Amino acid sequence: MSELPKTYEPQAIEETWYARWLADDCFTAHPERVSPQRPAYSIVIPPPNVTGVLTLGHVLNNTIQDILARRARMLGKEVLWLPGTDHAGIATQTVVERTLKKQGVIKHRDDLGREAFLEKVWEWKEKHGGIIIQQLKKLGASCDWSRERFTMDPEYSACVQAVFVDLFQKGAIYRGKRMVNWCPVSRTALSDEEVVMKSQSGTLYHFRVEIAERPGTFLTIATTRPETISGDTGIAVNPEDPRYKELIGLHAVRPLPVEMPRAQRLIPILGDAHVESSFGTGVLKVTPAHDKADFEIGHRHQLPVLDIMNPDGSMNAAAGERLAGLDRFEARKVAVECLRELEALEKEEPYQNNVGYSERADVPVEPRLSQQWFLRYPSQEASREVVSSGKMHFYPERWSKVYEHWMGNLQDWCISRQLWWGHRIPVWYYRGTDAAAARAGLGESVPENCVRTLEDGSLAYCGTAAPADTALWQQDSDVLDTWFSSWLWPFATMGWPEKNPTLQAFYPTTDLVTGPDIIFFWVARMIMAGFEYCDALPFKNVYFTGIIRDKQGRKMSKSLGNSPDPLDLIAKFGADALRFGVMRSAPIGQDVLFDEKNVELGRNFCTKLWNAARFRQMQGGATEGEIRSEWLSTDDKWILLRLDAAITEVSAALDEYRFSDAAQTLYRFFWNEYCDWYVEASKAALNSGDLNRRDNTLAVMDFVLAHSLRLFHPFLPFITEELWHGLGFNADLPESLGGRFLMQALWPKPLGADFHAHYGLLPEDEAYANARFEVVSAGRVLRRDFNIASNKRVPFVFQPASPIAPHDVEVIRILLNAETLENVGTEWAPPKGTPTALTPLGKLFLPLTGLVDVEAERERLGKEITKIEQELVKVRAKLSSDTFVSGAPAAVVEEHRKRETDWEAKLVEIRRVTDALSS
RNA sequence: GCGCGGUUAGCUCAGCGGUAGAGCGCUUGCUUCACACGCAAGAAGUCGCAGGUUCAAACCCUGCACCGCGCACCA
Repeated sequence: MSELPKTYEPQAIEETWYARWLADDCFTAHPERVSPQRPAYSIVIPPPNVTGVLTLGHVLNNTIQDILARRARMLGKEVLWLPGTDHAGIATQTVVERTLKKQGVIKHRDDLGREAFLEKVWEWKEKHGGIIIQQLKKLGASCDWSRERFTMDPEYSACVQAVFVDLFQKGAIYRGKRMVNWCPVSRTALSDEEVVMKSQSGTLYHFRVEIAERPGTFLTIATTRPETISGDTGIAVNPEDPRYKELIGLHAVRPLPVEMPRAQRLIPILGDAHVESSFGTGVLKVTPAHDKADFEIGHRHQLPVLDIMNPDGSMNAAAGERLAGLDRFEARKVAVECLRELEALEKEEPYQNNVGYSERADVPVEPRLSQQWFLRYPSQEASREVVSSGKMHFYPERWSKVYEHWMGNLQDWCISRQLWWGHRIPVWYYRGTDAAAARAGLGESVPENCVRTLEDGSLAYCGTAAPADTALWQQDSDVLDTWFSSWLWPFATMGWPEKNPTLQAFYPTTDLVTGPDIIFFWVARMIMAGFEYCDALPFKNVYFTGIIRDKQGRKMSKSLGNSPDPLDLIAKFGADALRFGVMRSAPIGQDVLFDEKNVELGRNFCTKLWNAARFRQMQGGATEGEIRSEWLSTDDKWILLRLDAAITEVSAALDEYRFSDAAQTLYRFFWNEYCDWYVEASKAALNSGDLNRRDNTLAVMDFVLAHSLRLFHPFLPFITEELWHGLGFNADLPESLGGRFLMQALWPKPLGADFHAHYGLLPEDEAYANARFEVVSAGRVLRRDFNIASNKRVPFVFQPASPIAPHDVEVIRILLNAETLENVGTEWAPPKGTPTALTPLGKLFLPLTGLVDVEAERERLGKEITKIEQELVKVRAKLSSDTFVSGAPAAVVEEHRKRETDWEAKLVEIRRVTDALSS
């Protein structure tokens, strides 16, 4: 056992242990070891963006997973924590494209072309892709790195393709021209989930249109988007609206584009129940190409669809010469200008409305009609049932409601993206004209349902490989939504569809840890994929973390610059400190307001742990000697009972995913109970010169420390491993059960009835120890009240109500830092004015020779009397109520009676002391 | 509009039917032979508001207010 250094230096220690764990393959899962005695435990990591960097959100999320994984190992389970990264289509493509533009390599990705651009993305991925994985290692994540996966790995891509083909064959995937959410910046369709509604302060423009059949008569329309007027192909009113219903069937003159002949600008006035008479003017302009609701109205009335925008959100020629080429927001101003010139603009009023934004690019999405691929979600019923029946459990429970609501309102999923980076859609379109020949050319072996005539009449082939005659078939240029690959993550990472040992041993996984913000994007979809392809739920429990916010409660974001770099925090405080600080302040189901002070607390705690171990080491003696029950002091028994309680509480908290409760309990136990009271009290035994007592105390300390290190290990893997070895606790353990690494040691079990019986641990030991600590506290208050500096040794006198063991008196003396603690009989009377404290075990005196201030003491006692009297008033008020005495349970009434007599006795005593002052 | 959280000490949060708790911050004393990233003592709260249930409410119920989030939306 080499001596521990004086200060804890996390950096070197963290690096060393992580390397040793890796060198010994401590994190590798072995499916062949799984058995009824050694059950499997598995988690798949929520794959971070391959080009991302570690955020505090990742720290929270992955620390929780690491705690679960490490504890599961200590519980004797075969653990697989499967790591990996996500290709994150739009995000990654955007980053690479932006960088290439910045470097002046390209102006647009078209300059490179698809193949060359993708090469650049792969280059980028090779260069930056490993960063976040390395950062997770710094955090101490015990992932099985031998099984690390990437969603664009060849095997993974094969899974994605196989699933697409299967769903195509089942008819769950279809292509159609639909209104989708279009991001003009990324120039791709988005799913509904990728659109966030934002409140906007805009303007409601009122403009008038003339009724063609009744010159000089006008209708007033309210709109927020005057730039789309050129795309209007109808005017709708509510068919019940008395103001307008007689106009139905007539025509209005659309004001824009101005240069267009009037005859071409006539659009029909129609009745549609969708129009609310009470809103605006009750007249709605219908723009089928640029509004989802309008598209439906247009569809009902066979209105033409007139697209007036380009994919990048600028106006096209159909918008008219004044608007063509302008960005949509610029065009809005010009359109208003045009209306004003035409004297058609009646008024502009400020207006609050909600606009859908592209979550990624943070610009308003444009509803746009385009050809896209859609998926009707599979296995919906099983997926809903598994959560509502409780077979799969959400923590906190309330998220299951959110899940249920979404599952009950499923809309088909737009899965195609107009990007290059991602899994290319495995569909080929026939270029020729002879459909029969095309079918024949595919060969006999191709299943009938792989070939389909689409809505637009084109012939499509769907398969995991291109048709042989590549000249006649052209692959769809789009890729799949990133989530269409990540929804397969729990099994595609384990080698599915092959039924290999890993998949068999570890699927379904045990726990999933993720943020509630991706409950629809990811969690729900994984559940459906799990049932569809593995016939089983993908995970049994889902733990939803809170969201990390800054001190002001704002979400962490790059643009606000309010997100500290976790690596800086690790460098400054250590990984254990970061883990502990974050865990202690992350209660279940609540968002976390991050404050560096929390990490500081973690660091301080590590230092405390370190020094407690140092203190033990400085005492020398045998490591983990035998505890002999006959030499146990009440303090020893007390700390063993507290340890037992801590084991039980921490285990229960972790079983229920109450991580911050577990951290709190550990903190309280180790700092307040072990260090503040036990270690201090044990100094009496260690310095007593009684070797039996001394050895026994050291044995108890080792017992408590060894158990504590195990309890702390999932939270603080590095420092505990270091101390485990530093204190030599590994020495007499089998190699695989803690002899080599603490991380392989067994999780502590509650001490149990036999242990209690053998060492004579009784509840009254705890009560007695607490009473002695009260004596000490009372003495310290006396010191304080009479301005005795805490380092100044003064004599105290103790007058116990009943005999007390000399050793226990010595403990009190040490804890009081008293010069002497004279133990006197009940006949002893203190000099007049001696400060006195009443304690559960007797009276404690602080004789202040020559310094007695009778008035000061009288005043001090007076305050105490007031306090006791207040308590008595409260308790007597209750007891004097008949309804209380007859209505409350007997035990409660009894407890109140005891409270009353206790206070009364104390009052009598303290009055006697007060009287003695002046006698 | 519907739903879900939250409102407890200056700050961040536990507690969720029977004597209001922690950490930080603050005040005071202490370089006491593990630790000043420490030790000791302390100040500090009509538990958002109003009703109700109960012998008893911070805790259960009902309304309201404010903060946050989600879903759905009327141009």
